[in-house]
Amino acid sequence: MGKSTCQGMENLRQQLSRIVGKALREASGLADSEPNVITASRPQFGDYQANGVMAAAGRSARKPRQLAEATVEAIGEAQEGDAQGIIASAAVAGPGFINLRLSDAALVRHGNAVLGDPQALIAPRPKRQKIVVDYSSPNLAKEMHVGHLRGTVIGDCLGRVFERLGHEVIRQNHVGDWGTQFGMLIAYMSELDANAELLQAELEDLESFYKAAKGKFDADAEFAERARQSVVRLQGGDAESLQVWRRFIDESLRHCQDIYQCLGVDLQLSDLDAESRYNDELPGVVSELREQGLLEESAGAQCVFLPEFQSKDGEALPVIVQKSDGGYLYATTDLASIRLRSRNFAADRSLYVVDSRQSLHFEQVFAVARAAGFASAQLSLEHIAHGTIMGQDGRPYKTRSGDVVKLADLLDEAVQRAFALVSEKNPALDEGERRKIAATVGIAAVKYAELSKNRMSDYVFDWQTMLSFDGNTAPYLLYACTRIKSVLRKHAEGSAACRLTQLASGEERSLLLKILQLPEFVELVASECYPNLLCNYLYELAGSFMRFYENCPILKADAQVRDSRIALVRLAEHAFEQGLALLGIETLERM
RNA sequence: GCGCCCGUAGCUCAACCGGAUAGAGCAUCGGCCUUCUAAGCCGAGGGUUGCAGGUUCAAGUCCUGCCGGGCGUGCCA
Repeated sequence: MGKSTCQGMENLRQQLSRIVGKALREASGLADSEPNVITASRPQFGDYQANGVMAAAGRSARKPRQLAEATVEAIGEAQEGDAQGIIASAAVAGPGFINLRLSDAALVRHGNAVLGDPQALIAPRPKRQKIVVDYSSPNLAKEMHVGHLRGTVIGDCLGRVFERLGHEVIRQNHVGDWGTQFGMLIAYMSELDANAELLQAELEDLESFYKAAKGKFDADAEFAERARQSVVRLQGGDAESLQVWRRFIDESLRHCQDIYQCLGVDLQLSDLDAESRYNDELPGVVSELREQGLLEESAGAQCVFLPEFQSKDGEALPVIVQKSDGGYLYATTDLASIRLRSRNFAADRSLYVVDSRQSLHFEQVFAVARAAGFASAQLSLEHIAHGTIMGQDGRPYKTRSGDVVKLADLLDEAVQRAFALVSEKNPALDEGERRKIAATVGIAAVKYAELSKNRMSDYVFDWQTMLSFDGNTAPYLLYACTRIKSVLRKHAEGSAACRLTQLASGEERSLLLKILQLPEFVELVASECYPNLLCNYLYELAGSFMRFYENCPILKADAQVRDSRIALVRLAEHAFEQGLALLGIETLERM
């Protein structure tokens, strides 16, 4: 029991790294040599390969192949007499690779252990961390648009992954609810206030509400003046202005929550970390910087100059924390929030899932926070940067242009297209079910399109691409799931008692191996924060399952083979459901 | 000017922090449904990884320079 629990904590790769690493250190005499175990680059090389021998050979002046032979020998000795040994063969290849093949018995044993306890497929990390994930963060003055999609779904995925690994996650939606533009909106609201119905109707579409207010602001000097006064009153704490502002914010938040619910994104009102929350703390941030001698006045503004932010000709780059008119900036708020996350939350990691265009801003804020002691040494500050969604003209979408695609419209379109497709593919289903399927498939397709791309790259917005249902897409994965569900439904005897007993075909073996590799990719996503790594894995898992499904009869096989294959199908179901759940995607019974 | 990111098949993207013959999908062409859902599977063609050097057993990956693109750069967020 103790042994199997211990093995459950380690994924296959970690087990191999431990075994091969120990052998390599014995053979090389280098206490710090790393085995560098990765999945095999080609199936004919085995399941995994250790690439670390050649580097170790270089450092110890040994011949690589000779050291590899010695390492293989040490592996053999370590496994001798161990019936639970997981390595079936270790062979030296090429300039000094060690090709590793896992024993079928070990794979079957692991698989059956997961069947008995599906949650064991992804074991929690031994060290529980407290992780802040700052994501989505729309500006409440306007409606959410496509530009918010990436950060929202990536942040949601990361939060799910951390929680699944046993970490404590603090979600923070750093919405923009403060600033000069709200004066304009409040003034416009006050004008419409006489007509409650009209106001409510206008607020239905925040985008046009913003445009209407902006239009009036630009055209009407008297209104513009009232708008400016509104800002002053608001920031001065005037009760009436605050009340109008509050109504607008509540309305805008309702729009956001609708979107989150539609997207299946786990962000609640309790996760809000609005800008306005820090109003009272900003003077304290500045004074604390002053006390530490970090503050310098430059052209009337309060700045922090740090040595690491200089241009080559020695020109210093300031981080402005207070404007010459006394106003505070984005950087000031972020410093206050870092202070909170470090001192009050005592977080281990604080992640900012924000557009990569703000990378300099975060570099600067992080550096100031360190210098000022707002962030303790053990808090890891990480900007999880992502690329920009561009227009067809290669330029990023701009809210002013009026060409923004509203997120609500995008999601509607996705569901509509999915409905047309499911109706075409499966007309026999009644309309109600087709609608439900379309809702899942359409939203999943949009989320997966974002998650499956390397988060750093920009891309051009295109309906075809984003709502594609072919290839490496959510519908492909969901389709694999429906095949699984269908088989399990038709297996009248019930599948609960089935156990893996054999790996007769290559398809079965590679599917089982793939299933057991899920935790490796979950951990990778947690450390690197690239959700596309998990998507790539799931796509390969789906391909592996499809090949198994096409080549291996399940229900029609002889009883013993059938039961073993049913067990494999159930394992695949667990891997898909758990993997997709981490992406925030639910599976379907049929589609 | 300076800084960061990027350049991979016609198109959209991968490539597990230096590994063996750079992989998928879309599109094109050709096979597979009286058998568990064909939203699928199998096969074919398609590449000097922007260019030129360097580092080493090994470079799409690291370093330098150049070309091309994007973004940012003292009072927006």
